[in-house]
Amino acid sequence: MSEAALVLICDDEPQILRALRVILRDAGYEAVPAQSGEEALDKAAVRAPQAAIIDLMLPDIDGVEVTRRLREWSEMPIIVLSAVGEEEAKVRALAAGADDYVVKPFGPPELVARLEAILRRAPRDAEPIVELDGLRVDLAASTVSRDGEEIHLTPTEFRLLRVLVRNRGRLLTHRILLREVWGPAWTEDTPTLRTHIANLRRKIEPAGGRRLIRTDPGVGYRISV
Amino acid sequence: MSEAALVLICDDEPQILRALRVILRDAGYEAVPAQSGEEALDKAAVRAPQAAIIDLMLPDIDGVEVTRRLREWSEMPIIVLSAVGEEEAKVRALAAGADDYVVKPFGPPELVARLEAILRRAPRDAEPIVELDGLRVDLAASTVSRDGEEIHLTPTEFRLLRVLVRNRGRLLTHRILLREVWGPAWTEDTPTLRTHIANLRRKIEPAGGRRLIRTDPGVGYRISV
DNA sequence: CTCGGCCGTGGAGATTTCGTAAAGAACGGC
DNA sequence: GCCGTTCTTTACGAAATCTCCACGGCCGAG
Repeated sequence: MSEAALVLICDDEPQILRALRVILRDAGYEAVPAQSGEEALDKAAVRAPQAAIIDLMLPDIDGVEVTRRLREWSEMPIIVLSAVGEEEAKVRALAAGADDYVVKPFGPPELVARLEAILRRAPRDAEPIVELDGLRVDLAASTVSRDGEEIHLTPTEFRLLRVLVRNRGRLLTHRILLREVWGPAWTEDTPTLRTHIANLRRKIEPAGGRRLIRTDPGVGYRISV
Repeated sequence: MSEAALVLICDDEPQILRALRVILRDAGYEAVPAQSGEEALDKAAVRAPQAAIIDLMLPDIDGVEVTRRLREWSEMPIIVLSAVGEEEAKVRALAAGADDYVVKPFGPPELVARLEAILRRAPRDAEPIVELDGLRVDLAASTVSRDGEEIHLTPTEFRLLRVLVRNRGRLLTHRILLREVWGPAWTEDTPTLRTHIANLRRKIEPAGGRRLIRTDPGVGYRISV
């Protein structure tokens, strides 16, 4: 699962979106495009990109607001795009939690350089490789294996496992898991959570019927230490 | 990973209490209301809020005294509310251990800003692991164990144990236990409380017939220190 | 001594919640 | 435009949990 890093891009002009996509692909990243603020927030929650590039001028909710709402639950690096003359909005975006800004028009090298700068700066705290009952989880590399055999997880399954492993031993409520994996707007949908837990178990639990992920009925789940 | 932080609010005017509640809810906090100093001290003990907002002018014991009594056992951040002209009381409250004060009338943003400032300053008191007569209770992880053996509790049993442990040594009435575990609408059903206390005892008390949870007949229960 | 109140205990029934499978929908790749 | 992967939704049997009830013991009042 060591794929290209995902970068959310958000602009209402399809032309710019396409340009950004090409720039990023050439630099080795995969773009997640969004044409509106709402769409950007949705995709940020669902795809969990490693960074976001957001235009300040958007049709529905502006870039400052998108930044603010992202910061409510995510630490991901954010670059805002501003046109000349949007000085004030730029300042507000930085205050709302943006990490950097780029003034349009910009050259591809400049954008890529700034993106890589903030990705480097992002703590990316050295996350250790965790071993739980024969299961190896490498949070930095996003890989999971048992007995040397790599196990393929879908993006959602991996995000779920990551939250559980980072808090191993601790009981996590349905609400917390839903918020951490699907984003803050999604804290009710327990059936979906149940399904993904079931799929995850089928893939990662040892053969002997032992449970690695334990259920606390009516409350949530936890992973054994 | 953070559920809504609890904030104790204490004022004798229901109107202000309601206003505070709305302000806090909009800012993402859950309010624990109290209309008197005594009630504030009770609820602070039982609910373990992360911060407190206390009016200086109260019907029974004044805000300064409430601050002092809270500080006897808790480090929680405290903001006092003072009317203009209560300069002297304000100073005494700060001396008694309050962290900040806000003069009425105040704007919601100001209050929220000060609250978040002191919450940042006092980063989340990690709830300690409590050990009682060989029983380990980890309130943060929601786990209970004895002799290294993990003990499985149902959600209700754990909520009950949590209230007892947070108030260890203190007598808790049936009414208080029912309110804290089952909610404010459920303060009559002592038979159910008895059943759950019995189930809890069976699971957590040591083998030698020693009682960890003590009964005060006609009044309530307490857990031994 | 008897009675009434309160408590501890065990168990039965009902309700809620869970696990799993399978079908339908969204998305991207080719 | 078709296909494979992934995610969501739905349905149903199984399991866990909660509530309620009945019985017996203890203790103090009368």
